[in-house]
Amino acid sequence: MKKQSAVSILAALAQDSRLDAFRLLIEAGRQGMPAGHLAASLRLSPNALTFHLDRLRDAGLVTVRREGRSMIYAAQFETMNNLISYLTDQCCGGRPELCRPGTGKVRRRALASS
Amino acid sequence: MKKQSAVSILAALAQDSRLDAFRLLIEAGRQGMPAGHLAASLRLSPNALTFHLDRLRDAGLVTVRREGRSMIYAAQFETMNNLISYLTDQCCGGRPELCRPGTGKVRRRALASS
DNA sequence: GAAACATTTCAACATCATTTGAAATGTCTG
DNA sequence: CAGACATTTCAAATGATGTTGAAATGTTTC
Repeated sequence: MKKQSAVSILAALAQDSRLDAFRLLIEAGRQGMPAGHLAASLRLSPNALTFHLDRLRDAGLVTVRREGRSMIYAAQFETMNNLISYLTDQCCGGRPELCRPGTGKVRRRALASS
Repeated sequence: MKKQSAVSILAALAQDSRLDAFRLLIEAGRQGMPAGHLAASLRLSPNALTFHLDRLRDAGLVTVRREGRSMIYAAQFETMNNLISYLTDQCCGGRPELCRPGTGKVRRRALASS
């Protein structure tokens, strides 16, 4: 992954509504969910939602397809995974020991909540 | 990790100069490097650099200490690792299979969580 | 203490991101 | 085709971010 691409993805995720939207789409799985459902869950006006979904889409984090009158958005899991790989390489590449603070006290919470 | 915290870290990394600066600090390891050296490598004016380092610091991604007349910045590896864990949980939590596209192509994962 | 050095603070400006409301597009139903 | 529905597009207003240059702060050396 190119640096610029990583920056775009990071920027796309670096916003409340968008991170929420993306998380909902993760939950929805591959089948995705209609924009209207997202707008309702996030309490966003439809145009505001479109704005944010466009950013996610530009970053390659979601895809859209039309289904009847609804637009169905779905998370692009691979993009997220590529980002994680990139960050892992940037952070720990060649120096895994640096990512573990020396105390031995490994504090890592699974499944943080909002 | 709280969502707001993740958003701040993502925002801090979602910028060219800052991602570059952070990567240099990763390379520098725990001992860190002086602001002046960073400014030279990144071709940033000292005040511009301070601006960006402040943001990285606010996000908890770097620490500073004074050493003589230099300010030594160092990456905070744990913060980065926490972010990666957060993203991994958000992306794959409970559904690891979703992060593997069906092609069978082997894809690298972030450091094991849990 | 004065001069040089390393960095930060401040203020002004340009640019980009976000929110809002109104209008437009495309799709389904009868 | 008209009317309702789902979503997008457009434009204006507002706020956040990034860049620049000048001045200020703290530190070392003499």
